[in-house]
Amino acid sequence: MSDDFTQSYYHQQPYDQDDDQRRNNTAAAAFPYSGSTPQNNMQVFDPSYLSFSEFFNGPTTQNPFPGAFDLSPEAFSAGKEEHPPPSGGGETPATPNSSISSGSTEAVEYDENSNKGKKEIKGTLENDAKSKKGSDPKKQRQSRYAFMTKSEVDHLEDGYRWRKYGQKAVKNNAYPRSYYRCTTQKCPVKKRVERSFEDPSIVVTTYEGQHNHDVPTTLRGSVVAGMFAPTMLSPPFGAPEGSSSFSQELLLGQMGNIYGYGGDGGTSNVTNHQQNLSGPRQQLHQFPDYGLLQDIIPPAFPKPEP
DNA sequence: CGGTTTTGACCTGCGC
DNA sequence: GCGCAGGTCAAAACCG
Repeated sequence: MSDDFTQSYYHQQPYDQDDDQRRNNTAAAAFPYSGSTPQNNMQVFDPSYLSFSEFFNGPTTQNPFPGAFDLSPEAFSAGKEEHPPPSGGGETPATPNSSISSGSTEAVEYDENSNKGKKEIKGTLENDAKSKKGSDPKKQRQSRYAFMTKSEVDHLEDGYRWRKYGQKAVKNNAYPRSYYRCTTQKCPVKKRVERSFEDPSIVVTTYEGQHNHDVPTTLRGSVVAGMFAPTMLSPPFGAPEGSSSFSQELLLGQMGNIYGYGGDGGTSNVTNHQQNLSGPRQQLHQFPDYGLLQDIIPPAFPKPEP
C-alpha cells in the first residue's frame, strides 16, 4: 500500500518480525486511506488467511489484529480536512454484498516501544496525538475498536448492556451518532454508533475501552455477542493465550471469508452467510477507527454496483 | 418504580 | 478571542 497509509499506521504491539508483511495482510492494510489518498485497489483481508479465526490468530501464534487494529484514529483523522468528499461519482461506499471487516485499536498509552523500527509511524502518531485530544496525558484515550456492520438496527446486540447517554448530529452525516456506555458498574467501556452517511445500511460501531467484566449472562447468542466477547475487546484483541475463550468457531462460521473483499466492488458470500446465521440481519465489518468515521468510510468502501 | 431513552445545555479542544 | 464540532451531562419523558 501507499506510504501514506503506512505512515498513518500506528502499532500498539511490538512486531519485530514480518511487521510490514503482516501489515499488508491485515484488515488495517486494507485501509490505505491516509486521509487524502483513497486507493482503488484495497485489500482488506488477505486471502492468505483461510478463515477468520486464522485471520485473528494469524499465521503465527501472534494475533495479526494488533497490527490490523492498531491504527491511530488520530493518525487517520489527521487528514480529515482533506478527506475526499462524497460528492462526484457518488462514492456510495459499501458494496451491499461485500463485507469489509477491519478494526482498530488505540492504545491508552502510546507505547513508544511498540514502534521500534517504526520511527515514522511513531512520529505521525505523536504528532497527531499532540494535535488532538491526546495531547493531554491525562486524557489518553482508551483502546478503540471500530466495526462496521451491515444491519437494519442501529444498536447491535453484542452481549453487553449499554445505556445511551447521548446523541449528537455529526457533521457531514445526516445520521446522528449515538453514545453508549456499558451499564456494568465501573466498566469504562463506551461505544459510539452511527450509520454510514453514504450507506445507511451500514452501522459503524466504535468501542472504546475494555470491559472489566464478562459478558452478561443474558447473552443471546448473537453473532456480535460472540464477536465482542471480552477477549475480543481486549487490546490485543484477545489475550494471546486467553483468547481461547474467544469463539473462534463462531467467528469462523459467522465471519466466513470476511476478508473476501476486493475493494473493487467484488462480492463475497459473507452477506448471505451472516444473514443466514443471525437473527437481525447483520454483517459485521471492522475498520480502523479514524476518529471521524465519515472521513474514512468513503474511501474504505467500494461503491455498490449500480 | 427502576432502568433506559431523549434531548437541550454545557464543556472542551481545535482551527482560524 | 471566537466559532465550530465533538463529547458528555442531566433532567424529563418513556417503558416494562
